Amino acid sequence: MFALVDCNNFYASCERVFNPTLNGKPIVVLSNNDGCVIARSNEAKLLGIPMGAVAFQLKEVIEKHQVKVFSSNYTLYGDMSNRVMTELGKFTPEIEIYSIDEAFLDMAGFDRYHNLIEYGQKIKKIVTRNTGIPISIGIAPTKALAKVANRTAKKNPMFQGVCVLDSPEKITEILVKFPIEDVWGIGGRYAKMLNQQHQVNTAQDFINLSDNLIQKKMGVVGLRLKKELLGFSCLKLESISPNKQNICTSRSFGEMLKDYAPLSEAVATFASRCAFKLRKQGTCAKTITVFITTNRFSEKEPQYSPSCVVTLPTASNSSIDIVEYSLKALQRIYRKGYKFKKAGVIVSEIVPKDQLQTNLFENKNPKKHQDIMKSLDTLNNWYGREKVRLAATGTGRKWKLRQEFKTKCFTTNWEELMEVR
DNA sequence: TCTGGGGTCCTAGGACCC
DNA sequence: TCTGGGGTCCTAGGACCC
Repeated sequence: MFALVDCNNFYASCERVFNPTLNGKPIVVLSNNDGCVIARSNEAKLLGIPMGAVAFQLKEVIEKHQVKVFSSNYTLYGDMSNRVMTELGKFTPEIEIYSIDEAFLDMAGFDRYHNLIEYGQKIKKIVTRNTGIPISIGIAPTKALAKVANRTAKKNPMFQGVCVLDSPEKITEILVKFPIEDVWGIGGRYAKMLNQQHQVNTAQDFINLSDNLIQKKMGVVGLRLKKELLGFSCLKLESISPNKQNICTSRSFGEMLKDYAPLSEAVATFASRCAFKLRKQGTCAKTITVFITTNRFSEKEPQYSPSCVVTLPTASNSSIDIVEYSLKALQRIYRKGYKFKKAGVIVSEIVPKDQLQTNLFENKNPKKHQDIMKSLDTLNNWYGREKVRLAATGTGRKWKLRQEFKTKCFTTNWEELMEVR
């Protein structure tokens, strides 16, 4: 058995923990740069504010219904996520942290010693008590069914936040009413194809299709999903998260950038963040892609969205190397006369740092910057993120995000602790 | 004025090898 | 009537997730 635990309206709930007067009120959390709505409280959902709605187009609804608006505060959400995951870890021998607000729990054999509904209720009560974050739980024999159970628990108040699917009868009862587009692994394209070409409207309709047809239209992924929905577990719990194969750091800018200097500072900053992420997972990268793009929404402005791939002589995770090569790439693609809205750096061809292939034609020691990077990370760990950084990343931060409605980092910064008077 | 930022896996087809 | 048969690697594109 697997449990899927999902935090309800996670970012919105995080904001509420530190401001309980928001309970019962509609609130939304915006994406970086305050662009789109990426989280909504139930009250905001009821007002018809869709996921991904563009913030500035919602002005009327927000004013009319006194919707509270927040900028994203990932430092806060990340820390709250850690707290929730730590609590969940106490209820299972193995946990897979699936996303910032979701985790799979290994519940194998639990039904022999526990009533699963009661056990779920217990998890729910204790996590919410200890973190302030409300959660929903779905328990079932496969991951895909646990997802189904979780959604059922969340949508239907009758379940009080915990849904257990532990018999074929219960599973069928739910699947015949479960919309196909809500199934994990069925996105917009597949839902449309299944609806229109095969009259599939529910999860049950889907598992009634032949293996052959599913394999032909959706490959082995689709076939695996069918087995999972039938109760045959194909997806294991993955408690150890593998290293990333690609790492990307990109942002939209608070204001458009025309000149090379601020753009290069942004790219250098993103490059050093990629290098930091590489060091954190103990890997090096051999390839760097730099991209810049104009605002694709402003039709009157000239558009230009180039990218450039560079290969390092030897894979590296040194900020000095990654920044140097990223800036070389930027020089190749930068053109005067455009207003750039966004830039990003992607590092790929990632290898473990102790398995470096050295370069026959380069005399450089690949471990040259190892000590200085270690010192850099130690200092920043102690004094705060990016307190010590490369000069190329600049001091102006002309490109910084728009974050008009950001709350404080209540749980991670001594300077920003909550004041109680 | 204003439109997010990350990731993964699978498949088909082309080029090449012996 | 009757095409050889077995591989690998790489890339682009398409689907999906949160």
